[in-house]
Amino acid sequence: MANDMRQVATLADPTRRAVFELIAERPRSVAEITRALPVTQSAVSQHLKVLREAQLVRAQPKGASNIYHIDQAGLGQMRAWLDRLWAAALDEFKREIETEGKEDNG
Amino acid sequence: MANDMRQVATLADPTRRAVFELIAERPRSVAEITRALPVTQSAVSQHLKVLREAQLVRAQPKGASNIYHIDQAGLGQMRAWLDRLWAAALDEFKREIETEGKEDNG
DNA sequence: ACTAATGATTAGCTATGGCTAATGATATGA
DNA sequence: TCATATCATTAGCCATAGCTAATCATTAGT
Repeated sequence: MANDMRQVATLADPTRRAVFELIAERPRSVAEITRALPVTQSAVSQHLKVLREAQLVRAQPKGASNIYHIDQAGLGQMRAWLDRLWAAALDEFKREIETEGKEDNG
Repeated sequence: MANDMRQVATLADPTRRAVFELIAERPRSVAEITRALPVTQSAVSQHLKVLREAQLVRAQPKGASNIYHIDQAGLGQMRAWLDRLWAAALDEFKREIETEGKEDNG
């Protein structure tokens, strides 16, 4: 599993994460996103391309604008991956609690 | 929210993600992790340092070894962050479905 | 047709980050 | 104490990635 998980890598950059979170709040145009961030429109477009390739966002043309939406595909994959790790962590935690009294270290 | 979220950035690198996933499977020593990966022990230790700083793993000394465990703190933070995005995505999806018939585009 | 606005793409710069090799520090065993 | 094993840290190298500036393409409005 998780051979790829490029979604996680994609959301590593703070600016790109900010772009994604803005879109998550509500669908937005490129111009709108650019106005909200301290980088150029070029940078935003480049981030959007990466987010698109990771299936984290989708573009929906609207006149001269491009409205970006969250894409559930990539977000769902990422969530599934994280859930597996989370479950494993819980298991491990349980196991530790259970064997807490039986230790013979020290 | 999500001012920081360095967990996500931390798990961006494939090797580091592999290290983390090995530990998630079960607690392991540095040597064990190194044997499982095509990088040097030095690289592994460096990755572990970053994972520690992001509160994604904890070290538990055991003789000359260091056994690494998952740390729920960072993983939990990351999960909470992702859950918020997920919820937002679901909302958006619902809204799109609801307005599907009422479109006047075209 | 002209102008303005949106957004994608490219070239080029720079900083960052992951890697190896080398070394240091600590614990174990004979 | 000497040799061995585990792990951390540092220096230095190199590839990658994000950024700006510049340009191109498309749409809207007049």
